[in-house]
Order: sequence, then structure tokens, then C-alpha cells
Amino acid sequence: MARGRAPGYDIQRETILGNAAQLFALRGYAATSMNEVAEACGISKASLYYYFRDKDALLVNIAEGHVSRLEAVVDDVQKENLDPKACLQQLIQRFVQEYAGAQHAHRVLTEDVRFLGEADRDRILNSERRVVAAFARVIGELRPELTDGQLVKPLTMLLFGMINWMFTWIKEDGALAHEAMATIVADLFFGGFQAVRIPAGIHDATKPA
Amino acid sequence: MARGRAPGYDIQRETILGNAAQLFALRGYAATSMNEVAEACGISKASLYYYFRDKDALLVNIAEGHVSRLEAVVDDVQKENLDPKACLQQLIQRFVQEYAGAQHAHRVLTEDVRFLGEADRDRILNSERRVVAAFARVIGELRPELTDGQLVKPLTMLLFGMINWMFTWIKEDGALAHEAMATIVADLFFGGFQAVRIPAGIHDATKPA
DNA sequence: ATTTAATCTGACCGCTCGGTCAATAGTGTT
DNA sequence: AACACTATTGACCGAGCGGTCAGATTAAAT
Repeated sequence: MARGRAPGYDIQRETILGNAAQLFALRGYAATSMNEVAEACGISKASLYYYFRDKDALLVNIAEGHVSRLEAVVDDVQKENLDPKACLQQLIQRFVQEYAGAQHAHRVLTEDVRFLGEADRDRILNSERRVVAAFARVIGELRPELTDGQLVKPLTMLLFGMINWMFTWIKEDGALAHEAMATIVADLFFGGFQAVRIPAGIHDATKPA
Repeated sequence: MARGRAPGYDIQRETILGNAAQLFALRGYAATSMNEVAEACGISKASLYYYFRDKDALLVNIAEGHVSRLEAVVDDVQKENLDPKACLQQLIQRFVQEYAGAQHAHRVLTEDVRFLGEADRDRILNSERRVVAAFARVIGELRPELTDGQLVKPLTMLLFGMINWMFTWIKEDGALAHEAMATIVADLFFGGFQAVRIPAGIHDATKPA
């Protein structure tokens, strides 16, 4: 007998995923070649295939890693048993933090899910749906009368729009700017969603993401 | 002498751009082949190249067409000389309408600009910057004290986040749902942005998009 | 020191890509 | 009918793609 896995194995996998996420985020999944990923990691393409079965496996790992971290954040915040407002504030703050620390993975998640096979895509989208549902539940608690009018989901998605879009235009990598932005988003949302009127006959036009 | 261009020429170009925009939006620019575009149009690839120099030309035309329509909307609304609140309401409503009628082009614009050459990309990003600046100016008029705190741009981008993200999750093609959503966005923003507090030492972390 | 499995690589494969071209078909003008 | 120009095409090209593989290299366990 000889040798188990080197301790560097998992580290190498994470390195590869990090480099791949960066390339996918910046150039797009389809436009990034496995040669480029390998080169960014300083290894040969054949070595890259030693750590990951194929290009798809990179995408699945990046997306799944990110989305499972988001689910963990949700669970974490819910365990604190805060009142709805504090809970939503926490969720916003923590999500902005999480996104800030995983910007590449986040962009890959929002833009490149379509390249996944049906099974993987469904699993990841379901994960996203659970996250959105958690936000929606808290928002529903804050203004219960919206629940009947099917306004909770749209409002939730508008909130996600603000947060998700943030990382397409924000420059600074400093955490300060991100925390400040999270506060602004929270102010804007809490101040505004009380003002939202319930339209006469609203169509439900929502799909989680 | 003989024959000018057939009247179908411009129509054919528009048809191609429409089909290309749909494919680029759904599968991504890099992942869409010129063969697929040609097939979607019911013509040969060689014919496709008769109407457009190369793949890049498709992208430029799609993006430029969309963004120039957005600039036209801005000019149009500004010509009405409305008070700031009504002006911003109009802008939101009209933009949601415009996006709704050009969802494919819109997604291409927001996701595939990176595949353009530097010159084209800069020209189009400048166009976008002018649009954002118009929104920012009106928002600045609504709460002038924000201008000093460099909060106007972030708030503007949060508004764009809500609107841009809308079309990643909205189902319905009916205009009713879109108009209703525009109203909700306006309610949320007007109600909320008065509540936004000016942070102590805020970093400017903005880039137009 | 030898064995054995983990790690790594250059060379290669079939395929599809974006793009070209010479040739053909179609149609207003003379 | 002859012409001139537009519109359309199948066949083709070099390049790069995702992925494979036989074999070299390395290092833990004996």
C-alpha cells in the first residue's frame, strides 16, 4: 500500500474553483476555455481534469457552494429569533456581506445557471427558492395585509434586485462601503414598502430566483 | 443600371436582429453560434453574413438599438418639463414599458456588453451613463441635501437594480402586470428614499451601468 | 530500496466554431 | 433578350474547443 490523498488536494480544488469562478464571472462561462482555467491555476489542462471531471463540474461546484452558503446564512439568522424588522435587517446585512465576499461566485450563480444540466439546475434553483421564501416570509410578517394581494413576492424580488444589482456597479472592495450600502438598502426598503399601495387587480407575475 | 435594394432588406435585418437578440438573451452571446442564428431566421449562414459583417455586428446593433431607444425616452420625458416627482414617475413607467417591449435586447445589453470591442463598448457605456445621469439629476432635485453626501448615485443605482432585475423573475407578458409593477417600484422608491439616512463617512462606490 | 498508488503532463482526437468564396438564382432596367 | 446588380447558397478552411490517454514523476508505506 502507499500514499493517501495529499493534504494539498482539497486546497488545490478550492484554488481551481476560485480561479474558475473569477474567469467565469469576468468572461462568461461559455467564453472561458478549460485551457484558460488551467493556465490561471498554473497547471496543465490534463491536471485540471484530474481534479474535476469536466467543465460542468466546475460550474456546479461554484454555484452550489455559493447557494449553500446563502442557505446557511438564512438558517443562522432565523436561529436568532429576532422580531421581523430586525430579522430582515440582519438578512440584508448578512447577504450583502456574503455577496461581497463571493462576488465572482455570485455572478456565476446569477448568470450561468442556464448552462447547467436540468438536474443540477433544478436543485440549485430550489435552493434559491428556499432563500427567497425566507425573505418573503419575514416581509409578509411585516405587512400581513400584503399576503392576500400577492404583493409579497414582487416586493421581495425588488429587494433582491437592489442587492443583486449592487455588485454590477459597486467599485470599492472595502467592507465599509458594503455595510453602508446595506444600511441604505434597509432604510429605503423599510421606509418605502409601507408606502406601497395595493393595486386593484394585480396579476401574480413572480418566479423565484 | 439595374435594381436598388429590395424593400425586404431592412425588414430582413430587423428580423435577424430580433432572432439573434432572443438567442443571445436565452443562451448567451458566446454560447450561440452563427449557425443557430441563421437557422432561427430560416436562412443559410452565408446569407446571414450577407446582412451582417460578423457576429460582433449583431451584438453592436442589438445593444446600440436598445440603448439609443432608452436615450430617446429620456429626452422625450425631459421635454415635458414636469416637476421632479412626476418626471421620475414618468421615467420609471416609461422605462419599464420600454424594457418590457425589448426584454431580449435588454438582457443582451446588461450581460453581453463585455464581448464588444473597446470602442463600441465605450460608446454604449457612455450612452448608459447619460441615461443614469438623467435619473440621478431628477433624484438629486427631489432631495438636494443628498447631493453633497454622494448618495444620489447609489440611490439611482438601487432604483435601476429594482427595474433591471424585474425582468429576470417576471413571468407575464401582459403589459398590465408591468405597469402595475412600475407603480409599485415608484411607490417603494418615493416612500423609501426620504427615509434614507446620510451615513457618517460614506465612500463613493459607484460606477454607472 | 522497492513497491504502489497519487499526481502531473504533452500529444493527440473529433468536432464545431466564426468566417470565406465561387458559383447560382432571381429581378428590376434598358 | 441582354444586362447589371442583389440575394442566396453549399462547400470549404484554419483555429480552438472539451476531453482523453499512455506514460512520466513523485512520495508515502513497506
